[in-house]
Amino acid sequence: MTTAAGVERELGWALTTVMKSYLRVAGESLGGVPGGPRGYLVLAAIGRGELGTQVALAQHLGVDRTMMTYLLDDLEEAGLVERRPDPADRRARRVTLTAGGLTRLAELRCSLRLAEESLLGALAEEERTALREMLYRLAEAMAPSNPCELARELEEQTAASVRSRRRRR
Amino acid sequence: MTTAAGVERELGWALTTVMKSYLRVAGESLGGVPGGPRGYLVLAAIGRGELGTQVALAQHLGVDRTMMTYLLDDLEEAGLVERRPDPADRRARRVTLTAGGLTRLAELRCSLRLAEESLLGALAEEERTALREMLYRLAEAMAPSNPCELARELEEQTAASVRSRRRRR
DNA sequence: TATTGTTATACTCTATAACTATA
DNA sequence: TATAGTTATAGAGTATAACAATA
Repeated sequence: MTTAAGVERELGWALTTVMKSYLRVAGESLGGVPGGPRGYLVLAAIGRGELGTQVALAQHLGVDRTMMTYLLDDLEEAGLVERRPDPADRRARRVTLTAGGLTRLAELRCSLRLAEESLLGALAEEERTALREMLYRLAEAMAPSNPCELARELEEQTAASVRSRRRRR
Repeated sequence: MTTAAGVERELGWALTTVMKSYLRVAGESLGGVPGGPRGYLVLAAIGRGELGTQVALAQHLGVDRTMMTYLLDDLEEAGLVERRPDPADRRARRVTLTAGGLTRLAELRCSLRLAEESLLGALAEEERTALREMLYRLAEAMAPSNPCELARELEEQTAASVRSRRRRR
C-alpha cells in the first residue's frame, strides 16, 4: 500500500530534512563564526542578557555544561565574548558580549535572517510567520524552563545520580 | 536590548529544541526497533514501495550509503526486512519488508503517531495539521529529488570527485 | 553535600577510502 | 569509467568522569 501521491507524510522525515538544510544554509550564511549556528545562538542568548552563567546557557541550548566551556573558549578567543567573575557567586562567571561581539551579532543576525527566509521560500510569507510562531511556541513548551520538562530533567538527573552512586561502590 | 517579553525568537533554537524533543519522544515510543527513529523511517520508506535500492533509501534519508548497510544489517537481523538480488541489475539489491516487518511497521506507526500528537500538544488540532503540512512541503522542496537540490548534490559530488582525484596523484 | 567551571578521557555517530562485483 | 554494496578506518562531535574552588 502506498500513499496517495507518493508524498512523504512522516513528521520525523520532514523535521530531519528541514533541520539538515537549516544547518547547512545557516552555517554558510554565518561565515566562520566559532561554533557555527550553535555559536550564533550563544551570542544571541548572551545578547538578550537574561542568561548570565554558563550552566544557564548550556541548559538553554540543551547541551552539557562542558560543551559551553569549549564554545565560550572559542568565542572568547575570537574576541566576541568576555568571562568575568560573578560578584554574587565566586564559583560562577558572568558572560557578556564585547563591543565587537555586539557588532558581529547584529551582522550575523541580519545575514541569518536573509538565509532563513530563503530557506522557507517554498512557503508564502504569512505561512512563514505562522510556522515560526508555532515552532517558537512548541520549543518554549519543550524547553527545560517549562515545569513539565523540569520534572523530566530532575528525573534524569536523579537516575544519573543513582547510576553514578552505583558505579562508585 | 532585549526582546519584548523575553521570548526566544530564533528559528535555529526552535528547530533544534523541537528536534531534540522529537528524537527523544519518538525513540521512546518506538521501543527497541533497530536504528531508532531513523530505522523506522527506513521501514516506512520501504513500506511505501518506491525506493527499492539501498542508495535510493540513503538519498531519501540524506545519509551516506554506507550508513544504509549498517541500518539494513540490523533491520535484517531483527527479521524486519529482506535483501534480494535485483533481477535487472546484479549489482543492486531490492529491499523489502518481511511479513513481520509489515506488522511491526503498522504497530510502530500507530505508536509513533500518538507520541507525535502528544509532542505537538501545545498546538491546537488545526495548527498541528497546518504545521505538518508546511513541514512536509518544506522538506519536499529541500529533498534531493528536487531539481535545485539535485544541482547542489551534483556540485558537491563533482567537488568530492576532484578532491579524490587530486589525492590519488 | 551540592554546584560552577574546567580538563582529560571515552564513546558514539558519521563520513571517507578502498575494495569487489557489475554496468 | 561509473555505480551498488561492503568493509575498515578515521574524524568530528558529544558525553562522562574526575577535579578544584566555592556555596
